Amino acid sequence: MPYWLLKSEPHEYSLADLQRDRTSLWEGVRNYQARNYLQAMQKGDFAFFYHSSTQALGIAGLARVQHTNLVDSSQFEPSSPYFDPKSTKENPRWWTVELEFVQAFPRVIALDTLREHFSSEELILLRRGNRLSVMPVEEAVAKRILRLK
DNA sequence: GCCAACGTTGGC
DNA sequence: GCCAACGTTGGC
Repeated sequence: MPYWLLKSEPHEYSLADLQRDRTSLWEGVRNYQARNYLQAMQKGDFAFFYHSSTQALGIAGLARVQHTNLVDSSQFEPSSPYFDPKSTKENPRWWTVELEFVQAFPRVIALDTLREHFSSEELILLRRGNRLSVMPVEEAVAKRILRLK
């Protein structure tokens, strides 16, 4: 079962927001590599929910992929910050998945803690200059992350 | 707010 | 298809 890591700025959308909403569409990914990973997601996959651009940097909890390969409708919406004028309904560029809340960890697994336990080879998140908002996590690494919670 | 890293754009 | 300019990301 593949695992993923998703980055979100909690002041935009936090794990607590997902807990409140129960499910959410993961809209607004506008990077082709991240999009390709989104398209590779399968129903039932787990996703670590990482909080970026905040004081408590780290993995806040777990979500699960509930629906896959959905068209990201925000690309067609001129008033949306995610509007893409080059995208058409006949040939959409951007896709999304629906996530389901699974759990909030008792404590956020801090970025520093992740650095202590994993190499940048093991965790794409830790790679220098990494800006991907969607990335795969090897199952063995995922199991070790879960033990840190 | 700084700035390194890196993706995208567009002129040529 | 090259590459300079520019914009964005995200930790610090």
